[in-house]
Amino acid sequence: MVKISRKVEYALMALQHMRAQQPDQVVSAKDLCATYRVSFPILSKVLQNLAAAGMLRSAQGAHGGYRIARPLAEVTFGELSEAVVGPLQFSYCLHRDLVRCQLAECCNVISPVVRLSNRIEELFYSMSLEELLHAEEPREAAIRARHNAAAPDRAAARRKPETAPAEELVWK
Amino acid sequence: MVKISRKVEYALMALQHMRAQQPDQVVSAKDLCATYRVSFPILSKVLQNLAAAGMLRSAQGAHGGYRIARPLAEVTFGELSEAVVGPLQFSYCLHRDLVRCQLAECCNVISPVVRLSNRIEELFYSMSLEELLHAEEPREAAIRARHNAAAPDRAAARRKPETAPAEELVWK
DNA sequence: CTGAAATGCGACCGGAAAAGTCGCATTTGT
DNA sequence: ACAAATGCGACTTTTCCGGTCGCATTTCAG
Repeated sequence: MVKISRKVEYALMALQHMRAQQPDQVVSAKDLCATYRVSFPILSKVLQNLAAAGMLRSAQGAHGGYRIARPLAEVTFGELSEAVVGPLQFSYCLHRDLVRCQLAECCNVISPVVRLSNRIEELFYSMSLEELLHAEEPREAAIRARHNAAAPDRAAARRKPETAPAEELVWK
Repeated sequence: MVKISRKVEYALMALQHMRAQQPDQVVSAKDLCATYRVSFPILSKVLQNLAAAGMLRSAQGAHGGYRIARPLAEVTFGELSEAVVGPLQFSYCLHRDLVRCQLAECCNVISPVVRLSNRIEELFYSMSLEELLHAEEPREAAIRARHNAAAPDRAAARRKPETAPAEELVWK
């Protein structure tokens, strides 16, 4: 199954959060993982990856943290993906030295697979993070509000999953 | 990493092979796996999946095998993928009952992830297999010729991998 | 100067899903 | 009746991803 890595989702969560902050507000990994219930080490690693790729700017030391380094409209989903989970490799065929592909000699689908991979890669690099994150849903705004509030709204947190609205799953 | 399943590649190989046959020529799984050096049971299962999805028509019994049931121009890559590896699920968030997503309550990226998944799904369903497989490379033609010939060209099979031309990897 | 709070980084582990195997039933042509 | 093929389900193996741990480094505050 073709599946988006969880780390990529964590990265999106972090960026979505920071997007709604003041531009120069630094956010610590600890804060983020408390808000979104993600384990600290894993989120930490993701943030470090994003920083290493130049999407986030990190500040070490006390009161340190991360903030967005480049406008999200200029960063593509492809870049984010490569920053977090490594170079895009949609197929075993595509290892440049062919070392992993035992079928190379008999393979009759090299060019179709390359064509396919290129199409996906093209899609990934055509979507900016701004485009991806722009439309904030009401529920998501509520979660951020809860985080910002001194006394979090526990009632909302206890609400049953069936209140998760199906209409959020519609296209666009 | 977002990776195309190997079974999907096997399916493409089989279809690419049949595409070059006479329309009513049946091809047995045994033949295919001998030609392309794929293990029989796994290829067999893939072919059965394709047949169950209506892309191939199977004939049991002696001299049985498979042949293409629907014009490849009418079948999309999305259909093939779902036939072989199950329903498209690009994210853990997207299980319709949300049962697998622990983060559902705190998640601030549901709609971006849905948007992203829909874009990929849209791409998968916009590519016909004909479009994907149409341009046959010289090397692939040679392999089919070798298979069809009474006395296979062993020299070609022994050729070193470095003859795999880099120019096959160019876009489009 | 010292301690606390944060990032930076590498090694390691466990479990789930993918890939592959095995065995047998069923169908069908000769 | 037999051989050659698909149909199908259970099992095993392997790979990789998500997650953990531990420690070094940086920086601010008192």
